[in-house]
Amino acid sequence: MTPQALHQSRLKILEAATDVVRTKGYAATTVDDLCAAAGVTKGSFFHHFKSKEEMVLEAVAHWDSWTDGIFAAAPYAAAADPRDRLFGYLDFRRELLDHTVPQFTCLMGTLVQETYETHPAVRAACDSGMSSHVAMLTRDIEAARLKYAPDAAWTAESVGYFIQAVLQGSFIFAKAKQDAAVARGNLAHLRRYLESLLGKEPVR
Amino acid sequence: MTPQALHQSRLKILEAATDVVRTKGYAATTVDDLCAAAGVTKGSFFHHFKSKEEMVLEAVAHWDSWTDGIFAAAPYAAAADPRDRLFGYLDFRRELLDHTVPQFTCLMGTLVQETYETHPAVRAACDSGMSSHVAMLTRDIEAARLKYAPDAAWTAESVGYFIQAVLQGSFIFAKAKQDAAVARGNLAHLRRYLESLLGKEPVR
DNA sequence: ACAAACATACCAACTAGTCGGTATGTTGCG
DNA sequence: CGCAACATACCGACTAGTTGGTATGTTTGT
Repeated sequence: MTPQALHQSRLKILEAATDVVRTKGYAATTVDDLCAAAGVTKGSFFHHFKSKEEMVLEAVAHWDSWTDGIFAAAPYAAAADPRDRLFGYLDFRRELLDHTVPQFTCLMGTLVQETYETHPAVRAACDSGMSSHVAMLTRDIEAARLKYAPDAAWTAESVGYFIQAVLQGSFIFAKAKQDAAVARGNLAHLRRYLESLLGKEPVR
Repeated sequence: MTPQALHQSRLKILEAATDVVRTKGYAATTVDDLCAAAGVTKGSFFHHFKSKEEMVLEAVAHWDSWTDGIFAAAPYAAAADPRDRLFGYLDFRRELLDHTVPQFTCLMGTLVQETYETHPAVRAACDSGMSSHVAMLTRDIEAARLKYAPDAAWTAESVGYFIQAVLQGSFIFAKAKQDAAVARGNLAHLRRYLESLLGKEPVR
């Protein structure tokens, strides 16, 4: 919250949380787990955060700005054509699948599954984080739609959600199979579909 | 395991588990929660199951055969044409979205997200359950492919996984938004894609 | 000095699993 | 039939360990 950078310990806890929660889930992650992973003591943890839940809310916010930065800084984001940016996004997500499962899966997708009924604030934070990622995608999709398929029957936003659903579902299979092969296949299908929606040549 | 029906208490516990785990997740579900929901005592619980984990493994098996039965008995399954069966499946899944979120979401998708690194046996059970559901779909897709798109570049199995990923991802958004609208939109996109893969007329 | 940051010991609540015991059949046998 | 022997299902108090969170300091930078 302070204008300058986040405090070191605070930051280490938030980063530890993104790792540990993505591997064990929220309920199974103990505060002691987080302290051990972050290399801080429990006193420090509760000095910086009122509770485990408040911490995870901040972890979601931190995750949001972290991933925003990653996608904004990725090479594809500089492409001039919105359709190129969209397919560049898919390629970029495919490359991410070369990392380990806990590294490429989504903190919010994991969190919301087990908290949506029991932790309303966490659910809301995940909803808004995922929706704003979709909104970022939607801007490119809408620009591409106007350029390549202006008469399309679908909305850009619904395509943005579809893309994210394919990714989230792919993460579930990657976890179940401990392997990203299915996810890669899903991205190939998704690309083929988006190519069918946004014809190769601009409409004039 | 006995040839005759499962014991009453046993069955009530397994059914309670599918409800409670889909609502709260595995780690946050206590044995006492399950006993209360099933209307049995803790003594009875541990009489029938060695541990919470062994119980959830049986709950997954029970879920598998229960859902198998639902899809096998659904009207669409009787259609003569495999492509009709496939699209009937999508319609059927869309209808399921009229129920509440905990009712239409998938036990295995929920479970595997939080147990894939910590409970290998649960992960394996979810993998095999989800894969066998995909295999069921794959049979119809392959038959439809041979009939309507014999020269297709894609495999039936990869399409089966794609369908399931869209569904699983849609469940995540339904949880995040407490609303199935996004899931419906995703099913519409999925249908459009499958229609593009399996042209309307048989190839001869 | 003073406050923020950190450390340690601790606690009350909770959790999975245990254990001694009861109730209700079921089976075998004279 | 009558009765013992055994099996299954069930009960709920109890335990050993864990959990989120607190209380009470100590260190560190300014």
